[in-house]
Amino acid sequence: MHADTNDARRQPSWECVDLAAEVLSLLSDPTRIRIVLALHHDEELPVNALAELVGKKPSGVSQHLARLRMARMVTTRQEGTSVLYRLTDEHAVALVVEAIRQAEHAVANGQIPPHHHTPRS
Amino acid sequence: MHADTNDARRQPSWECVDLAAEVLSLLSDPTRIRIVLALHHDEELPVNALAELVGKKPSGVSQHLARLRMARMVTTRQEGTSVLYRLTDEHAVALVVEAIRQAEHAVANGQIPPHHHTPRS
DNA sequence: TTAGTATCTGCGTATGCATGCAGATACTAA
DNA sequence: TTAGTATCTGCATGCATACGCAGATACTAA
Repeated sequence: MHADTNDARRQPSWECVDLAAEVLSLLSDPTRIRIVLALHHDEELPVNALAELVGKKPSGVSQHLARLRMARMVTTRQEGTSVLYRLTDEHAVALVVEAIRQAEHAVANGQIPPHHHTPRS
Repeated sequence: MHADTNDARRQPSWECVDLAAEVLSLLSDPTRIRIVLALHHDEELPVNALAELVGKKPSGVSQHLARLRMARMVTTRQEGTSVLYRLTDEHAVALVVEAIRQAEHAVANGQIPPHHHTPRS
């Protein structure tokens, strides 16, 4: 494969950093996180069911799914009028689970923003 | 015990999803990713050095560092006039590395648009 | 004084959400 | 069979908000 910039162990190329930022940005939305978690549980779901699960309008959920689809995080399968969405792999879930772990860790340590400076009178 | 929203679903509580979204949002910026990677490589760095490494103004880097500090992802140590920044743990790096892996995976599988607007093929 | 860092403000851009609408498909009645 | 209707999905628009960046300012330590 294209192993020209295979420096995942060292400092990854800055171009790859932008890609990673895009990936993290995709998963930085609560609605999309819920979509990923819902698909992790139910394997295959149409837009309507996902919209109800995450508590958003179907049209909005469709937009979110379009993004996840563009990033190859979900795949689709047509079934009548419905389009069943499914996770492409476990990478997205792994990322979300890691983020949740980090969030719980931060909460456990007390997430009070420590001001390094004298705040303000 | 207090019955959370974890009634029938084994998924993380929805409140935690918002926290995870904030964590991922923190890491969804290329500059902050570079900061995390730089600190992973050099262990301890002042604002000026980080600013030069990531190619941004020190004031902007300081703002990014303030965010990472609020999220307990970095800790500070004063040394003279400089403030040395250091990663709190490896969680942030793990998240970034996972994202980079996912990005490379997506690239290997096809195309991931740097910007989410496809030019009407 | 100088050097280093932190915070504030304005500007431009990006994002999420709700609304509305259009195309596609399934179903029912005659 | 055809005609009509309902449902589902996807796309475009407008609005409000958040974000990143650059510049200027304030504060601290040597």
